[in-house]
Amino acid sequence: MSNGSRAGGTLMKKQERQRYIRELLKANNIDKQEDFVILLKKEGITVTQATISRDIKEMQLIKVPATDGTYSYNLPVQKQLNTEKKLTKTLKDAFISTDVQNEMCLIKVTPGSGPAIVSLIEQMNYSFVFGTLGGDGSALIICHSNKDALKLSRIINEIVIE
Amino acid sequence: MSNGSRAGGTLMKKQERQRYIRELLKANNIDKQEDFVILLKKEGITVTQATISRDIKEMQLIKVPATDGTYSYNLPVQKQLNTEKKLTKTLKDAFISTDVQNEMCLIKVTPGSGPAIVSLIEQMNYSFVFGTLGGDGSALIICHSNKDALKLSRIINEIVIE
DNA sequence: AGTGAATAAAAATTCAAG
DNA sequence: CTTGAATTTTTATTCACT
Repeated sequence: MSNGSRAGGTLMKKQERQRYIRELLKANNIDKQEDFVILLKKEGITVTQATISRDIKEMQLIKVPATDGTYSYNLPVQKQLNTEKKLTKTLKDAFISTDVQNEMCLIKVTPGSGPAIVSLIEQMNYSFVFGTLGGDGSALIICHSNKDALKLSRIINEIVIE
Repeated sequence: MSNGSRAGGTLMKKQERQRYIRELLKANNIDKQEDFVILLKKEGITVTQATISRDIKEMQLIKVPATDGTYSYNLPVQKQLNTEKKLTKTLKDAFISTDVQNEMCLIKVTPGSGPAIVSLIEQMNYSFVFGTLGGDGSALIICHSNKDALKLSRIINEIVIE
């Protein structure tokens, strides 16, 4: 708990902000980074455009020219395809089991694979995922609801058997 | 032949440039619009960044943040998905037959549907398509080679029966 | 580590003009 | 309608700080 790289430190703020960004993307038509700054302020999160630029880079969001002549930031379908492949491969390799309790889905994997799984699931930008926690031999995925957690569990199991 | 909106006028230049842009995308890792300006100059096409910006908007290219921390312009997979759906629908509705001669593929369709088909095929950004010509009841697709034309013909027919 | 303020760099648009 | 030059706007990065 003494340095910044641990969960629960200032790090959490970024993760939470990026979660909001993901939500905002779906609801609004955002055509510039300042819009994120403004919308986040309404949620009580104060950041500058510089931070948003970094978030966008990290989340690999893309600015898409729409048919109607406007621009809008979007989730990266492109990237998604690659990520899904990696997730599939990693899961097939390391998967042991899933467990669901309330809104949480615990994915048990072979030792050492937890962080990789968590990272990939983060990258998938599943709308129903609220947060993640990576252990050594497990990945705890916190969803919005029990229904969502079951959904994720189903998805994971389908990936493994596919 | 008196105004700028007709094929064969100055319009052709834009179309050709955008064709080059599509090619450049695949070959190079382009992270800024100036790169297009420079690469196009090597092809003998002189334009400014302003024009590239407009092309990018029109072609709906996206700037993708890569995993390695760089950016690169890409073809829009996202858009592609929608376009493919429209193409499928339109073809199923209007398709009559395909004919291949040399590097050309002639798609015969019901009267009035030619331009729509051409527009959709343009939007598909098929790498093997060199140019298009839309008639009333037909779409002439010029590919790079006879093999490519046959490939397109196969694709079109597969779409129709799918 | 993550961030903001300032700045540099890149991209979009405006304003002629062909 | 298409473009370039100039400009504005937006976005990325640098630098300092924590």
